[in-house]
Amino acid sequence: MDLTNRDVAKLLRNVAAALTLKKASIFQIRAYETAADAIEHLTSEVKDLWEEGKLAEVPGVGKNLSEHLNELFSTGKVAHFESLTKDLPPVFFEALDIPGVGPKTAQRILSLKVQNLEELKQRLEDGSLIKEGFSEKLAENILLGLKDTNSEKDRMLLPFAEELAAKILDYLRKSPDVKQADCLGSLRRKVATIGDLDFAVASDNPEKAIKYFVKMPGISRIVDQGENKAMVMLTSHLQIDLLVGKPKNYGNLLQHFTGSKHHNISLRKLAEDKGYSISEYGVKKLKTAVIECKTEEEVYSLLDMQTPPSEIREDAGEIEAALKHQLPQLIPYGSLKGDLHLHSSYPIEPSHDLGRDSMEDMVKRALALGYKYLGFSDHSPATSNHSKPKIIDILKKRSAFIDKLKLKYAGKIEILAGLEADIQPDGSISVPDEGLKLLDYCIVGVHSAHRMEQSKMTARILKALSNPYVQILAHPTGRLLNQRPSFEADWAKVFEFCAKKGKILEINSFPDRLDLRDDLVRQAISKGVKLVIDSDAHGLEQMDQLDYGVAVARRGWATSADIINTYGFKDLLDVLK
DNA sequence: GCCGTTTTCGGCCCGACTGTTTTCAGTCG
Repeated sequence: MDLTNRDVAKLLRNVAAALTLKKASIFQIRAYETAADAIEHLTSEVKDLWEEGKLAEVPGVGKNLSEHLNELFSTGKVAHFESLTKDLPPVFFEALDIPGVGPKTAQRILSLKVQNLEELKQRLEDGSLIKEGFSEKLAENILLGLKDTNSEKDRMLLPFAEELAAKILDYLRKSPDVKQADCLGSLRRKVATIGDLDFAVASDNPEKAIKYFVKMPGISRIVDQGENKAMVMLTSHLQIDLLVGKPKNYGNLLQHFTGSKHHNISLRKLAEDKGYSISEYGVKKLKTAVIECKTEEEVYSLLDMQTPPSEIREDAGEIEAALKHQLPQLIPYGSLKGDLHLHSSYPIEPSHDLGRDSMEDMVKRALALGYKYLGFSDHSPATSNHSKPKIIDILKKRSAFIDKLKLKYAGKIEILAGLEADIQPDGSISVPDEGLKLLDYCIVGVHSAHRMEQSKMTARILKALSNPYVQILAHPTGRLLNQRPSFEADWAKVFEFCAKKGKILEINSFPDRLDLRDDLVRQAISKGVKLVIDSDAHGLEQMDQLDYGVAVARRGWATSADIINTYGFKDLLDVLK
């Protein structure tokens, strides 16, 4: 069984709830809750981090929780957690999933001898619980919350969330009472998956702005509505939060709701040391007036630090670096000069994973996107379908075809003939060297036998990368968001090898992949590994998704120098040589 | 339970909104 971040977070929240009933220290309870929060919002799977020995890098996970999680991943359970929760029936923990129900309310539900959520619903509807002391308002809220409860619901992929967010921002900006509107939270940090959508609005009339917001089409109910904020549920059971501030302190609002929980906690501790107190309304010099900030930059400069880009506000060293004025110059969006991982409709058997569009149409799209170069990396012909000479023949014909395109577009855009070959279970490449010789470059990737012992997978990848005709490792960890975890490999060893031999790792911008993961990007570039950001497009419209890969690179602290497709064509060829 | 340019002990971010307990607890972000 693979334990997801959601599973682990839920387990830790259950323990926190059990500790609440046992009247444990509020700080111990909070420690479990903040660790759960950090884990739920990780871009990588916590189980992957455990396998890679990197649990301690998760903010809020210390010695004890590391040991508990080690036991969890090794044996499937934690004796200490079970002893804490063994007296509590399942309905207690199920009730905690209802929005608005915390440990105390769940305990009340328990005390009324409710066996399960279905019974809870029935007894709230027929009024029998109201007779036993539930207020009507509470009953109504729990019933509404039950409708929104779906603990199995996956977090949204980033592009889906951004598309929805763009529509909501569009709606908000149409109001005369909205001076400015922005995304907040994980959406603004460009985390690979998103839970709720949060928005900020600057307005001179917050009340009117909120009234306008809660009238947005698609809202099924208003959960909260106050003077400065509102929380609504969409008919799709998605939660949207709106925070409204005045233009004069909009920077405080943006700053407050963008960083991860741990970024904010660390920043406020730092502020306290400097005699300041930070909130969404302003920065207060102790016992004096509040300093309101129009921009976030003013907030951070009050603390004598640089403003960390939103993508790295995770309390992973950015505060320290900003204090020393040593933040890296992150690779800008829109700065890529080409795409090297493109699948065209050029017919290669087997045809199950061909692209939908012709090479020439993709060249035209690349020109429209302003690229200086592009490379085709169709899947290699399968050895099971073709003899070796036949494969060579197919690749020769394809190269000749691409050569004609190169001629036709000479002076306008550079075109490269690449290939995406398979790394077979024994580490050999699906195309013989005589075939690879015909190419301008070769991308390799693991497309089968994903479950393999760590040492074997590491050896498999290193063997493939040892081939002198191979330059790039595609989607290195093989993860599929919400579907499949990263496979096990000794990444430190892979990075060391790549740095030494000049092999390139890909950041695959495909929304389901976003692989190499941001935490591994950071580790790789610290070792001197160069990366390439590719779209892996199988159709024209997917060619536009490269900025999701740029977001991953930024979250991994990458600069333009780390990413080879920010280079001009000649420098790119030097790296690929 | 976490965490550390004065600390391995002794602190621990800041605030909104709801309901109803007229001064606060519970929940949430």
